[in-house]
Amino acid sequence: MEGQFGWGREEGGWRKGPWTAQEDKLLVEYVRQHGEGRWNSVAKLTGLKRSGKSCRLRWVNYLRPDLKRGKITPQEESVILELHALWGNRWSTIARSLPGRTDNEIKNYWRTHFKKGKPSKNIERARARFLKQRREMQSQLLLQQQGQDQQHHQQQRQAGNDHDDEAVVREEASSPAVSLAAQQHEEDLRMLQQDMDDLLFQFCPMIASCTSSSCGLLPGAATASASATASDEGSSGDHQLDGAAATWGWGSLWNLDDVVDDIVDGGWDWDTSSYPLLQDQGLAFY
DNA sequence: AAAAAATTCAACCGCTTATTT
DNA sequence: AAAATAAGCGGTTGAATTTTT
Repeated sequence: MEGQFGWGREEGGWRKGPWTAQEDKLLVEYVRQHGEGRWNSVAKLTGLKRSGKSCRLRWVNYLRPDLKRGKITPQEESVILELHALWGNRWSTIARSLPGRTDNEIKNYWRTHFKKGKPSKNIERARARFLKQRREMQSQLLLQQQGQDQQHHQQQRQAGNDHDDEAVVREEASSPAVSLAAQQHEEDLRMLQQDMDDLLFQFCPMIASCTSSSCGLLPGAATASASATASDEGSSGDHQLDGAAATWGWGSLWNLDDVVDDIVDGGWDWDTSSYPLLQDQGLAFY
């Protein structure tokens, strides 16, 4: 519970490192009595061995009662992405549009999820997983329909049907009689695939753009999908304050691991009712 | 099963901006 | 008016935790 070893020491009179529950209590009590601010007097009045700076930080980023705990929702994530595209690393500015979230939190979130280097890896993994899932669904459908067909045309051995597209192609080549049914299959598959792509695109444009037939329409998509390896550095520029959106590569967006899993599992639990503020007051452009 | 690698995030630092004296 | 103090910001760090091998 209490990890105050090696790194919970005093230095120059001030305690540093992780806060203990007791310290938190003191600080909370102080704020209750004196309000926010005047952080340097916390130590004087409460005996807490923390610098004003440390106290402020603790309050602002952790103890403030209006903080929203828990994971960043997909909606919040997209706000972060949009605003970051717009404003660059102005975390506190971005945070003003996300009630209950701190600049630190947003900064951490963005860095861990979207900073170059890492995301491409995530995206690759997510995409691989998604494609696999889709392939499974397809071959499942294929099997199912082939089963039906066998009632009509007896002549169809199971040969290579655990592999989707291949099977379709082969069938098509075999005989005119079969070809009609095969075309039907293909059409179904295409529609299924389209449905899934649409679904995916609705929730997460980035991976969709890398996965579906529309691949390549968006700038950076090609980079993301092509080079499984290191940094898609080039396309994403460096996010200065300037023109903002201009140098923002799609290649470094979206944490799709979760997204994909959740979509496949049948919808994530993004409980919109918990975040009613977001739409209305959240996105205030100045 | 255990060791290594990766990820997360609370808290730090130095710098800038705002407020007070 | 200017010096001093406080608040605020963004980048960075590293212990704890989680994931991968």
